[in-house]
Amino acid sequence: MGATLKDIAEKSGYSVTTVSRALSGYDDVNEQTRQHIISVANSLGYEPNLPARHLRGLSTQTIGMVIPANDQTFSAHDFFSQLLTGVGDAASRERYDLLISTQIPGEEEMAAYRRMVRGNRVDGMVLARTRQHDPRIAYLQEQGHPFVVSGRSAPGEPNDYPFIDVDSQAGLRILTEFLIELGHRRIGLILPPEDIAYTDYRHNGYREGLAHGGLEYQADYVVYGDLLRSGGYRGAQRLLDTHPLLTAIIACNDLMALGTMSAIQGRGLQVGPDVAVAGFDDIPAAEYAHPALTTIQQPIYEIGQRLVHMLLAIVRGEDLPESQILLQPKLVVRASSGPKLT
Amino acid sequence: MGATLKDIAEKSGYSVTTVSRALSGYDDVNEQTRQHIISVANSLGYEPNLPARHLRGLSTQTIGMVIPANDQTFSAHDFFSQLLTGVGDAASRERYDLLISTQIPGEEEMAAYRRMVRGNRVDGMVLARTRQHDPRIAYLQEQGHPFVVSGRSAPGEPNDYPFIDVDSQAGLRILTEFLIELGHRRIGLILPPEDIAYTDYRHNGYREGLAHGGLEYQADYVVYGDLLRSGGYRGAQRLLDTHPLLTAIIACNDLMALGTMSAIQGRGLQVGPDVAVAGFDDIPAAEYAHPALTTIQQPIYEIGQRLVHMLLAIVRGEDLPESQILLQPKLVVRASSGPKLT
DNA sequence: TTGTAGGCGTTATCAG
DNA sequence: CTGATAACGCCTACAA
Repeated sequence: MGATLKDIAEKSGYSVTTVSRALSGYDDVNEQTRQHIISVANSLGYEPNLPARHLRGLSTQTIGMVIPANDQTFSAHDFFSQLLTGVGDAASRERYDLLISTQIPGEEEMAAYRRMVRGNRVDGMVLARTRQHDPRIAYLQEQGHPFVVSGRSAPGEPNDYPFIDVDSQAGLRILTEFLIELGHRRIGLILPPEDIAYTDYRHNGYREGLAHGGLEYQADYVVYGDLLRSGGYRGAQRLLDTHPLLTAIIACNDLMALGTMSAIQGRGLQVGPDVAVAGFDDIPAAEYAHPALTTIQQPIYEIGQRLVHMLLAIVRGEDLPESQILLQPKLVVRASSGPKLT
Repeated sequence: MGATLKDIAEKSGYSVTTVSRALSGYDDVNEQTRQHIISVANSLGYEPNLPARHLRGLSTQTIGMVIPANDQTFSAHDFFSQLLTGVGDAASRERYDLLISTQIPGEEEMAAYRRMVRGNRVDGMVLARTRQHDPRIAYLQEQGHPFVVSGRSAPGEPNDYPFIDVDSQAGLRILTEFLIELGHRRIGLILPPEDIAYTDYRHNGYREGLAHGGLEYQADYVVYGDLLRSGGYRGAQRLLDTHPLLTAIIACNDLMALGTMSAIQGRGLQVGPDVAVAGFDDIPAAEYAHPALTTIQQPIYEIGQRLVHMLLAIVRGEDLPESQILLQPKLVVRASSGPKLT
């Protein structure tokens, strides 16, 4: 099918070695020879066989990423879409491609990592949405394979790898204090699943915010959701069923916040005046939501780009000035948090 | 680094050949031998070297896709995000991975295709957003490489390849007729760039709708945009500057419709009552927009899934019952198209 | 400046 | 049932 070095060698009358060197830009090839070989290569539409190169252990010019599968609710991918776009754009500028495997967390997911790493298909990996005792991180460390992470480990676990994270503990503290300043006294919280690494940070931030505002922490104001719209919807229903006097609900990501808004509106209440809602992430839909969503902004796209730069520096053996980056979150106030209570 | 067949052979005392066959599940290996070999392989954490397999010309279990780069406006990727998610989810179920290259259309883009196809990195390709005289299609046909397309060729060009498309000519006709029934007589249109394959279909649909409603086509009610929010914004400004009496604007995708809404609102006008707006695609943001966007629904996620099934059937040499699928569009009426004019 | 030879890890062919 | 051997396409000492 595709022309090989051998084909070019035969047609040009040179050896495979010379052809290889001419095409790879070595300077120990006669310029005339090189020109001739290049023109023959072009006429044959030569394109190097990448697997053959990779077999030799050369760079794959590919970054690997495994993202959570989610067949029913694809808008759930908002976070990953943005991260992926940031990663893809930055990679492209460095002439890197992306190898993506969509997997449900679990055994198959680890197999996907093994295929990429041990299978020699990528130079490095980007992982996201760290979990507690994340087996993926353990695996990559054990393999000594280059990787970078969006999000650090859960509190108390070691962070001995390069990452970029947003200080979401501060984020939740800011959000909680903001709502208290608006006059709220009963604030519900919808957390991510317990095994997500940042769940405890956000939980702690909420506690700190309450303490700072002089409010007591109430364990039954807190429920767990699945990070999807539907999880926010169910979480809000549960909270409002048991605590109809809640005046505000914080959801730990925007998707769940949107679900929370639906639940509130479904009860004939107004988001904002009746129940304030806030989220986390500032995905594009947050701005378009009705009412627009008050949230904590994470520069997801930029994080994706910076992760690529970090990863490629590691792959190339360059020094990383900063290998563990903690960004400060930014509060974005929109209509969903409602007016100051009087 | 990773254990190879050779390592297993040495440790188990069998030959590389036998190890290979034992691991690949051939039935001409003594069951005891196989068990022994498998346990040694596991103890060594063996993972097959994929490049080596690919070099032998075996399946890569990978689908390739090149998507347009877009560093500034990542939400522009809404269409591609959904398509990608559909493709990724379906691929995953077939144990396929995705090789993604983000590229600006042009010379580098074709190079990305060549790297994937001639470089033997993928079993087949999915392409999207067909252009006029699309060089990518010409290339893949010439190479005889399996591929499927989201979107057919521009009117008048041959469609001699497998695709799934929505009949967007009908879509624009429906949209135009709907606005005319609401009482609109001056309807602006923001088209995609001229080189996009579906531009003429949508343009024609608009003309048909006008004719059906007894209105005359006015060339200066029509402008071109770039498929991004900003393009819709600029297009609407241009239309409203020159024709302030327009009562409705159709944008040929939802992103441009969102930009159109901003432009209208920026002039202190109300979307709906003052100027009706309609889009095309029904991306998630359409539903959350304020006001919510009237649009033509395309089942982008499902199209992604079906494309994978078609592609893999082709790769496997199976018969395709349908290789050219034209879906009928569906009008989704929301608030942005406003009330019936009296 | 150019060519020869060997090997990356795998699988297919052919013998034993 | 098992094992040598060759080959996929490329790169890189080493030789000439």
